[in-house]
Amino acid sequence: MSNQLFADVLVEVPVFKNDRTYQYRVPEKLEGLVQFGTRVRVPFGKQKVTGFVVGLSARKAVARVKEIIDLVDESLIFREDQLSLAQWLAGYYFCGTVKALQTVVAPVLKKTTPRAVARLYSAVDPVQLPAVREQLSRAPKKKAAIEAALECPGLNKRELAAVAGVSLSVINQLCAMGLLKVKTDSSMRDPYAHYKIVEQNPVSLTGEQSRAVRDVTRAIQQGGHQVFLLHGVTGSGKTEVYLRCIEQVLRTGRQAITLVPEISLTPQMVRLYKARFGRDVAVLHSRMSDGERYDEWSRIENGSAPVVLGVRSAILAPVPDPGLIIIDEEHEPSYKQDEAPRYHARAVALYRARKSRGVLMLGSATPSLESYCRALPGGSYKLINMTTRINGKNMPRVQLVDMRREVQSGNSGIFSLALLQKMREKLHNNEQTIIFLNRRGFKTLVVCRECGMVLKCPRCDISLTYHADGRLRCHYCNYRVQAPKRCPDCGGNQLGYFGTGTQRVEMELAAALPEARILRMDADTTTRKGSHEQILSAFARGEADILVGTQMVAKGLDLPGVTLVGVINADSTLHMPDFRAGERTFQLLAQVAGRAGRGDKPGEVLIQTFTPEHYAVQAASRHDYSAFFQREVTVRKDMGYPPFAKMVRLLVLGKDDTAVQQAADKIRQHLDGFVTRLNGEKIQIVGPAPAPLARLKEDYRWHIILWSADYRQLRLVMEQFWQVTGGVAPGKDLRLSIDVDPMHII
DNA sequence: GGAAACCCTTAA
DNA sequence: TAAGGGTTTCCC
Repeated sequence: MSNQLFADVLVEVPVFKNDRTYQYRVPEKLEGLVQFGTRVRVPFGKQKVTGFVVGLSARKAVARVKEIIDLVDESLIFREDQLSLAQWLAGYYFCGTVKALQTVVAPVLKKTTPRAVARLYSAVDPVQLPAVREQLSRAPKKKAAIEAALECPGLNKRELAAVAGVSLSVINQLCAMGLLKVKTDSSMRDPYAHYKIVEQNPVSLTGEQSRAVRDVTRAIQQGGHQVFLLHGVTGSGKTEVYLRCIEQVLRTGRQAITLVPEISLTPQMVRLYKARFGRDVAVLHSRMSDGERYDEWSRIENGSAPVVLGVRSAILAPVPDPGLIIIDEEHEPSYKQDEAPRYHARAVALYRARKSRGVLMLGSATPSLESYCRALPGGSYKLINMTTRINGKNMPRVQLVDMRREVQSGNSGIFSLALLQKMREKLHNNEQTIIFLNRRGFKTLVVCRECGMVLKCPRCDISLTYHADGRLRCHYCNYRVQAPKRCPDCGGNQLGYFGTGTQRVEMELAAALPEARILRMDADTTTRKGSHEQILSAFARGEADILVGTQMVAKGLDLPGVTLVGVINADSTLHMPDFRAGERTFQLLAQVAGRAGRGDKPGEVLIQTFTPEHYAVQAASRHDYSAFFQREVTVRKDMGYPPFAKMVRLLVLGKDDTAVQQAADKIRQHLDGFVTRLNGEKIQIVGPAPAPLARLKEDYRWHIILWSADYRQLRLVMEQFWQVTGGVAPGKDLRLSIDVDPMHII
């Protein structure tokens, strides 16, 4: 009897509790074919499922072993380093290994088959042509089709039928007659085939830029692991620094990954990389087809595309030996995936860079507190500052408009008199305005319109939100109080609600300035592919005077015609029930402020707010990161919030409110048990409390938040929890989501 | 994800 | 005590 072979298989059943391998016998017919990294079909209970082969052995580990039925794909699906990456993701973010592996190799699993495309060519050679024309003289449709095939070879059947103006059956008949031949091409899809590679004149660098390039280059040449935080004001030329550093790493024979936020991966961005690196660039973004993504993926894998440019998931790309990873706008929350595995691209980048002994460069004008803290003296990152703009222009002037005074003087509308006045002025001068508002505000927030006071939880420093039962509630710890009739601070009785949508702003704007041409850009008007670019380019062409929109107007195109940016309500993000609200507000306002005055004329920014004295608003108005950082860091330290603590959020979801709440209570009890058993008294646990978005898509949502300055203790508790519960919610029709290092708590 | 096993209730 | 339903446990 020949030596038998057994395979360890990670079975693809979407249940956390099966986070382990099962052993199957490799049948004779599949010997040599079933290897590490292949996908197989196996019997599992009464059903047949697919699974990943993650190990092979000659020894049987269990008494009853079933046989592998078949191979699913002919080629390998993953390599060893990809499995380790998946295992790291699963361990760090508490998600199933299978789920993590599926995420890591998603483009391969979703690849569209076949990659070969059937194309039609005329089988008629020039010598026979007159004879064939004669033969088809009484078949005009067929004749037209042949002529079309001669003129445009390489179309598929449907395309040829359309070009010739005949039906599909005519084409089929010609194929049967042997006058048309089908050839299969396996050419790669190249979504950017029409892009031209333009050799640019090398731009000369500013002193700050060349210093940055020099520092990073040195680290690349030394070949060790090193992290840089590139803190550069908007317009300081970070992208050129990236490109130069990538050139350097390519010279060492290694590869580079650049991550940009979804909204920044515009055609211009791609063009910039293509112009410098041509076919060496592989682009990965979420709007490309599965087939396109797969093609880029395999070009990365086989080494023909050493430069990767993409969004969050590009950090999982199968780059053989990443020598440099760049994360642009590293503070952007879109780097966090909001479904399992809830990974942060920056954390994954850190893992990969460390593992491959590569350089990681984080770039931002408004770095996250996490990153900036690590870049302080004595931290593990190296800070590089770029403080001047390459065009030498000053940052736009920012004016704060105190909305409390507007209310006092009898204006309770959306727009302050100052903003209206300015908009009229711009309209008159044929200059453009952007009106920015953040729709992510909650209507339930209660603010005193006279003094700007917002009620906060005495325990959490988090804004309280108003509920239909007339009470205010903290969405971290579930603290509740009766809502006051008057402002507890100034005694005023003008307590107001918040949350103004883009549509309402558009309407009121149309009423106030009937002669203005207005464009609106938000999630509702940009559902179609490319509509985002369409609206922006229409605005850039001057087809409207005012653009009203949410965050998406804060980024994207340079709009030189814009000389005024108005922010409707800075407070709507500032008082979100989230410990990062101040940071988000500062980042958004700083970002928006950078939009105005990109052209020749200087720009102006008007920010309306009920709390002009708040440090986040103040610092943003002066373009002063350092002032903001100093204040914010003290708040975080005092409350023991990240980056001074590690945080985990557990969210229970389900259709039945009481069931969800009971499950959350049960989880809390579990956690308390683990904490006492492990002596983890340094761990804070709050909740269960209803999440700020207490009901979403029919689901009720309750959450529990854990945090601790002692990462190891928190980890032990969570590992214990994962082991005992398997990460599933106690109770039927309930779901549990575990979010490690959450970006927001809504 | 789905079948089988287990567990508890209920009604004659 | 068997049937019924709901829930938990396995699946190499």
